Amino acid sequence: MLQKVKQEERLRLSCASPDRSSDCKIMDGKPSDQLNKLRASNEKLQSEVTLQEPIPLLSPRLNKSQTYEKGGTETFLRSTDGLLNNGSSASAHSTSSKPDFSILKEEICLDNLSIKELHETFKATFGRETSVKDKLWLKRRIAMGLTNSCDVSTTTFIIRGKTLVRNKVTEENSKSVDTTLTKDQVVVNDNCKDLPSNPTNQMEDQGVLSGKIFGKSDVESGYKSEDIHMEERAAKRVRKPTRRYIEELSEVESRECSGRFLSSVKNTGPTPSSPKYIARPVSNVRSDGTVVVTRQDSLGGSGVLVPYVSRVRRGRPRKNFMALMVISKAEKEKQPVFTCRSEHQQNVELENLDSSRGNSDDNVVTVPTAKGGTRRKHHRAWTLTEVMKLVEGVSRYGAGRWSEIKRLAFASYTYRTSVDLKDKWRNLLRASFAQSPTDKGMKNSRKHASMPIPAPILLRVRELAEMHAQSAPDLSSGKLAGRSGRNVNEARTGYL
DNA sequence: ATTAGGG
DNA sequence: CCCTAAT
Repeated sequence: MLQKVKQEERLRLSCASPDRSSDCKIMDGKPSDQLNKLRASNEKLQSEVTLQEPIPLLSPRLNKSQTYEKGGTETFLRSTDGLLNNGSSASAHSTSSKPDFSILKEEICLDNLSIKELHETFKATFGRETSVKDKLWLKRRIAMGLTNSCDVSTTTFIIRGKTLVRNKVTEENSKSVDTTLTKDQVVVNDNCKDLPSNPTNQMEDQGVLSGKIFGKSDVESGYKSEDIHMEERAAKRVRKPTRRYIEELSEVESRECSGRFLSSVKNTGPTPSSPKYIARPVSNVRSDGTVVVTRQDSLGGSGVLVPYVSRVRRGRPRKNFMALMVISKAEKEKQPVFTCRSEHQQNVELENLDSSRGNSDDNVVTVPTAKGGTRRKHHRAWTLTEVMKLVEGVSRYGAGRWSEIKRLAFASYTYRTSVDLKDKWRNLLRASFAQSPTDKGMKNSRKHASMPIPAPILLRVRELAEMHAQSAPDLSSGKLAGRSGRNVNEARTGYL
């Protein structure tokens, strides 16, 4: 009962959530021919995309939500009218609509960055280094990367001249945009040649064309409203003190001392020189991806040598990995015999592409589990594009719908489980809130620690976080909650 | 099977 | 990341 209500609420929220982005109405004033063309193509693309990626646009869900709470969602709907209107709901406001929207353009000047900084940004964007010294090139690339990855939904960036422009919709100040925008605007088409990212999701990217708007409709900041980060969310899910994990660990420890038969399986052999040590290689084989068996593969007739990294251990070892170890050993020996290509090939392909863009190494570090055995901690650095996809996904489906996001936005990334997404999001939140108040926190100590996430993204994260913080707990509090304004336009001291 | 949280 | 508890 209650759950149902909850679900409906979520549904509503997700539908209402911003950015059904009607593309080109950016240029309120005078739509040029160019613009129209653009719009046309864009629409076409969108409809195509819709086929494979259900967008609530016309779905009953939207209607439902509309009737669900009439007055309540008004603000939301208003923010999404535009082109949307012709599709679904009433054309209440005729299409001649006055410039309801305007652009609050914020320029992210890549120009101001030094080459070194550009390099860092580049690395974060594409996950790989570059040796190019050409500033212009770098800027272009980065801009492209950013735009590209945002694409599908609600991109917030467009390229204009040489700078990256971030468009933002605001309802309050409807100042017109300079029409020159149309002229200089370079619409970035997704299929950016050799963009290393997005290995397989061309379909997804097809729907690109920037121009879209992420309409976070800030409403009139009527209420000052308190800050969200105050209360750490009233009711967290209560947890009974975990036990199994602890038990397991302690068990391991004790086992280590006694050095029983199990230890051999677990390859934690207390004495590396002991005969039991043979168990060791089993785990190692997989760990150092370089030693892996390779086989000839007539892939595309090129006869490439593909690492025979069976997909077997792609996923982390679940529960009893001791058992799995044995199994995987068996599988390794067995695999080369029968080669089921099709699927396997795909995976390989994927992995190749994947690794080619930066983390060439299968960052599967074996972490000596303190006392226990060795556990693989495969660490895949999150690339900027991934982060952006994540942010994107959250903005569309809402935080918490990790499986959804996983399925739709991360379809092509075989790793990155929904849990990973969740974790990353948590980190992003932390970062977005912690870093902005005062950046003096971490000095220059860690230069290459990890590429700082570009400010705009953190900003978005914060926005989304706030949205959720204020809309989730509400439910019983009634609808009056005039979405506390709080213009999130704080000057960004960011990097970009 | 998915999600939230702790470590 | 990994792991568990809760749903």
